[in-house]
Amino acid sequence: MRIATWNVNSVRARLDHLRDWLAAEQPDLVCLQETKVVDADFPHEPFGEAGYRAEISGQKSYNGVAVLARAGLEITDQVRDLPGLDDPQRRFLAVTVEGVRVVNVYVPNGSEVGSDKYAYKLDWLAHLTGHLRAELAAHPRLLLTGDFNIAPADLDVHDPDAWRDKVLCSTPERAAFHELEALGLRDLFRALHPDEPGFSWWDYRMNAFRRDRGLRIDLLLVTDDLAACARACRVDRTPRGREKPSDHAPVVASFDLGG
DNA sequence: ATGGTCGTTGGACGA
Repeated sequence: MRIATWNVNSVRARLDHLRDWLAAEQPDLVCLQETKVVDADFPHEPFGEAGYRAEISGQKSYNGVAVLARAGLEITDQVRDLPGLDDPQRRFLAVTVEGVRVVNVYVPNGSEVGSDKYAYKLDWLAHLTGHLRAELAAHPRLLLTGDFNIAPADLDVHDPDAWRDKVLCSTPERAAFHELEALGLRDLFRALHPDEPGFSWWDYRMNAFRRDRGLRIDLLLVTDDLAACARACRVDRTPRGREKPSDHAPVVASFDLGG
């Protein structure tokens, strides 16, 4: 089973990229973030033609998450809001597939350290951690994936000194990430590639992609049970190099789920 | 240099 995460920065603006990438990679499941569309306007038809069905939790203009599942895969137990948090922002979508609980998140960006949005980000992460503590008791195979808007360590940052204590890299954000790891979740790309930066996001400005001035903020965290099934995890930079790309690259993990 | 470039909008705002 191959599962991907991709912040597409508008699912409608990225339809051609998504179609081409699905045809080339044929993943089983794709967790999307920043779909930026209300559910009534989600483009189900092109994904159906591509052989995928979409579970969605969207809103107008901002945020929005979706899970694309290869036709024939049974999806159950959909949850479209982060339980326990009264939040109009669409940032959470959980499904179960092939015995794996998949939790797709678009963690708040946080804007600036010390801002209201930053406080919201830390609060949102605290609620996510609390929810997952209960989920993990019920699901030995759990995958938490999405755009975390946190670069966990300096290796995940092109210029750690320039980013020191800035949003995406600040100590409280990294501490919130370590709280997720403390639940028993492992950062799969980092576990398989201890020395590779693995950037997944590059700012649109200043030719950041061409200069490889990126951050690794799009992550897959897995339980030990699922980590034992993991065979590979890679960042696919191909779509980021195309015309009119998302500012994020997809990250793909392969699992041998066995029985 | 406190900038830049996108997407959604139809002027800013968010990232």
